[in-house]
Amino acid sequence: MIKKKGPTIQDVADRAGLSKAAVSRYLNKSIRLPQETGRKIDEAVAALGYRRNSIARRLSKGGSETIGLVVPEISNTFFSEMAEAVEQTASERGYNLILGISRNHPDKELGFLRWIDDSIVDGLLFVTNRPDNRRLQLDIRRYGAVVLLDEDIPGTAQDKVFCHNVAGARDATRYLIRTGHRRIFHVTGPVSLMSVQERLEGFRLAHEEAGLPCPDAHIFHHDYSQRFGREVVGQILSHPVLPDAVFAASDYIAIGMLEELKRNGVRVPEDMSVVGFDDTALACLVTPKLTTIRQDAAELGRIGTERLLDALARPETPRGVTRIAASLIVRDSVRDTRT
Amino acid sequence: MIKKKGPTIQDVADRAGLSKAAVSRYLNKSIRLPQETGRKIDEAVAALGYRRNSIARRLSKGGSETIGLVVPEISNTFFSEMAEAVEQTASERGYNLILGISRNHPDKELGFLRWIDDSIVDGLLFVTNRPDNRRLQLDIRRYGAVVLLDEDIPGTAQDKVFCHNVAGARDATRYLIRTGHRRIFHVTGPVSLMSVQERLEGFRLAHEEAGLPCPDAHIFHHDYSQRFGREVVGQILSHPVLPDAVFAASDYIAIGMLEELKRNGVRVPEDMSVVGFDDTALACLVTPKLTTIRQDAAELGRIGTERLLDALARPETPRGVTRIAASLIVRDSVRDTRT
DNA sequence: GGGTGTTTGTAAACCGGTTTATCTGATGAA
DNA sequence: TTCATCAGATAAACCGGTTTACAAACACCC
Repeated sequence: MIKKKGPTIQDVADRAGLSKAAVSRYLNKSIRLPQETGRKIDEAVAALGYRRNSIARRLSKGGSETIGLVVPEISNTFFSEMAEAVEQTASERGYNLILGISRNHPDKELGFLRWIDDSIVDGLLFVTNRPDNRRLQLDIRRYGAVVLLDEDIPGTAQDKVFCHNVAGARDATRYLIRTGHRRIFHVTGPVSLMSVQERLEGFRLAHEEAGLPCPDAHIFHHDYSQRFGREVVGQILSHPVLPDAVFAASDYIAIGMLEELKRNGVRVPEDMSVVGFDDTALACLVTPKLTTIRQDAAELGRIGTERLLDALARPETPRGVTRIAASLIVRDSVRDTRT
Repeated sequence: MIKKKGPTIQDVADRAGLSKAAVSRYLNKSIRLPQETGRKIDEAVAALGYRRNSIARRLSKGGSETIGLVVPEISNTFFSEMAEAVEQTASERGYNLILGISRNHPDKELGFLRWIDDSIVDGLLFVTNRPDNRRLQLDIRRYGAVVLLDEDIPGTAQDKVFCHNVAGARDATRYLIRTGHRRIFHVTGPVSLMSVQERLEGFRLAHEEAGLPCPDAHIFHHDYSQRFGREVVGQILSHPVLPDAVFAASDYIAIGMLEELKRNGVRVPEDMSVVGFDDTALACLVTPKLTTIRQDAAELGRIGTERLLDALARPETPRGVTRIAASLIVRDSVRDTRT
């Protein structure tokens, strides 16, 4: 509990009989000193237990060797898997990770952006799944060191990493069609999100290919939540004709639906097939195990971190969009009606 | 992408026709200035868009207004629920949260502890579920501002927040006995962990009360993982006499067991009852829904954060252990054999 | 011996705030 | 008038590093 006042670089310099500058430059390897001198410094550092003060270092160097990850929530396994990968990648490259949880509050999001001005972080990995009212868009454009993950903010020119939403959704829908389903509903998030639009596009594409109709009445928009999954079941069950399959645009929606369908005596997949999206750890925990589109949150995090770190190292290089795979994982929630 | 060089306090002072000192003290409310002077400063701040540099501030004040949370992993929902609560509580009290993921590596843990020396954080919330080889113990004692959550590090005198492990485990076991089970196995983590010992104690206590034997052969130690839950099923099924119930010391273990039991054609709860511990969000996702002991990760995080912030504000006050409730949540994984 | 590098090392400025000790001028009391 | 007091404001030290510009010492070559 004693107020610690660690030794400063001056103490090391004194003990080694050198100047601050020599010690600093030696420690940062920005100078090559003769063996003997280096040894004296090493000895002094060890004897005093010197560790440089990173705040002072940041102040004079202007960097923090820290990046931030901003997510709407962390208890969502999709985001926590992403966070784990980001931490791993960042720490391998000598960076710390600071975590920001925005709860989708615009003010919090803006506050996190300020971390960059504050030298709290050098750059930010940013995930938002809230429709933007342009405030975020205007603000975020000022920052070079922001990488957008998973969801776009229209009108920005940052580095971005998304998955192949269209292809993933198309494959999911094709698979349902191929296994004999003809009346497929789509349950998804708010229209304004890029991922929602793209998955919907994939869903439509697969229908067109197969020459199947795809009426708007079969599409349910709200948000990517378990709760919505539960609520939508009531709406679906009150339809005059029941679907034989549902493509949910997120595992959380799918899981909520699974729960509620079970409560209503609708068997999955016997009475209704369900496909999710994301393949979080939850997907194979539920019964039946969820057939879903795998979007590797860890890879999203890993690639995003690399992009960000590269952008920090070479701010000149142009920004771009990277897409990662979205591939079908077949489990037990779809019935093959051909057999 | 332009190198930002925000206005400094000197710029504000110049514009307001005052000195740095006046501006700094006014902005920190450590002085009361006449209306007119204050207005001039406010005006200058607004006109220049001045925002103070938090790094410079940390260097001279010695504090960071940031706390850290160190967890073994974040994709474990127990820890992510905790993190969410910590972030919430900290941000309500004006603190930032930095997240450290230790992967149970001693070196990483030690590194995070150093964040305190580095002024990266003012204090740390620390969770480790790795048996300590005394290195951590020796190191952690030097820090006043470290609060231990969920799991103890023996030999330390920090503030600590745990749940009532003994009572929780005792209640779980009592419940199994009350519902007619007589041959109960206990699957748990490494013996060296406090939570393991305490839960085991509760397990034994309930047996003694009921006059039931509790042989060591019924207790399986390894770690708190889903994988171990899967693996232990093989060992259990090869026992000459099968248990009628298993008390798993973590939901992850229980969930792993549920999976593997199902694969082996053992029905839960008809053939075997299972009780978990923690009540993470996963518990009601699996089938059957898991009967478990609720240990509120969010409350753990909340209380821990408050303790830490209090300790930072008043380092003099004595440290202590706080216990939170551990209460039985009845769901579907236990069969009432009396009915 | 003198010119030219090359090592080896240093003094001092700087990063952008906070804080302490001090100064100035006005007001009031004696 | 003179001294004490006090509000209002400031200069300068400080936090602990990094970096620039330069000096001293030594080596090498002709």
